[in-house]
Amino acid sequence: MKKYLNLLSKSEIFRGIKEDEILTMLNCLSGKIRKYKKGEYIFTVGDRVSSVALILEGSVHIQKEDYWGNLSILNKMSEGDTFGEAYSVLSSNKAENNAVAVADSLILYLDLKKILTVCSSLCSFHNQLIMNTYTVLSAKNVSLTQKIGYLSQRTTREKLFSYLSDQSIKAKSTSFTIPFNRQQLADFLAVDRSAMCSELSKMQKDGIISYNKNNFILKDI
Amino acid sequence: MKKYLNLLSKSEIFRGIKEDEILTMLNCLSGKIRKYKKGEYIFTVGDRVSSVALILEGSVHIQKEDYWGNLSILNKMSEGDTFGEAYSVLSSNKAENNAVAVADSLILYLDLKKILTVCSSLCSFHNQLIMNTYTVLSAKNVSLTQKIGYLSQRTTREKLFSYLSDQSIKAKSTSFTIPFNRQQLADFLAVDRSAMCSELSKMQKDGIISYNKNNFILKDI
DNA sequence: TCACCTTTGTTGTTTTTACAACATATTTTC
DNA sequence: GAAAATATGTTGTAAAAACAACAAAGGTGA
Repeated sequence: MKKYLNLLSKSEIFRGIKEDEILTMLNCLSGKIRKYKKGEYIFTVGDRVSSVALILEGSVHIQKEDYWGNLSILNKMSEGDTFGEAYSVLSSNKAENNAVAVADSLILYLDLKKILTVCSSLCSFHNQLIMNTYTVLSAKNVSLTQKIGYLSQRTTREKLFSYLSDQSIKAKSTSFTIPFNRQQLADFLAVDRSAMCSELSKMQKDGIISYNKNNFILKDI
Repeated sequence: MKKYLNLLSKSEIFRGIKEDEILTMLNCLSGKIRKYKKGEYIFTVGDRVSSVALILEGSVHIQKEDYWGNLSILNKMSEGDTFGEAYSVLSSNKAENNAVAVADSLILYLDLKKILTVCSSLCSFHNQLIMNTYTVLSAKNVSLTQKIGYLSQRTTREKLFSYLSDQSIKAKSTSFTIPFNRQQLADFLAVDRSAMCSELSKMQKDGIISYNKNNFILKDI
């Protein structure tokens, strides 16, 4: 476990808490670890989820597969990120989508109710932990809302442009790298990959953007 | 304030907390009240938001207006609901969308940091309040994710069908009432109103659904 | 390096949507 | 209860997307 203390101390959920404090807390929060192979499902729709999952190694996609097999990636998580926090406090704590390991992964499970309930021993950093946990969920909320912003655009070009604009703002530069390949980006924006590719070409021809692999540059208009 | 105690005790955020306890807490949480006229903006993009807003009277839409004037309704809130919780703990606590009163409204503001930080006097119900606040945000998270599910559908028919299916499941009946008029539903699903109307007609002709005003019935297929 | 596999890009066809313009209801207000 | 305002439904047309099928580029491993 000590191997991951550095990672944990850099994670959002343990931000501002010292490594030795984290170690104490882990017992208190009944932390358990499990391994997953690449491609393995961590939970699927309908599973009961009662803890927060924190990624120690690997990476995970939260995704939904519909009736007709269309896949949409709802979120892409990597080391230090948490997922599943939303379900564990709701009365019906059933997962509404799938979490799948996209690389061999190691997951730390923490009991969310214990996080949110101040313990009798009142660890000095418990307030910080509560605040952090809430902040993580808030940030997720904001990013879901952002995604809704992209999906609410009517045309593929508008979807692409609103997404790329945001990435550019995030990177504080007109030049930036996106964390998706073409198929993943198409799934994220809920459009057809080939149509998206050809739209990207057109946007480049029109001088709005230029790109090479996952590197994009927004042009002045 | 006492006038609203009944409403507050029924709200998600004060669930399980007795009316006299709530009254004590309100002082502790520095609750402030403000009135808004129908159509008035409660906050707009970029505004600094540092408290949770709870609707005592009226109703509020969280919405985004894009560059070209397209409106998308992100959420529709009514009495007892809260909004703005996500921004207030984030380091850049700037609103990323607009909150507008769609009826004359009365809003109670609560200091979120005070909610999440256990006070020195340690009110007995503070743990419950923390849990509730987290639950509210979680529920919002789940519903944003659901909306992403609808928006990720490719055709208007699929969007409508996935939304109506969920409403039906929620109502535990094939017959149910939706909380949107046509324009609002179109904005919510990010499609053109008239195109949506005609798609609804087609779906009715095809015997998939039937409807009258905001009442819908899903047909067996 | 060569065969194989994965990713990305291109093109044409069919389906669906946005948009506009208008008709018909329904609700509100005076 | 009539007029005005708002909401809903309909239709045709132009634009855009999905889909399919394939070409080209890039990576990977034997």
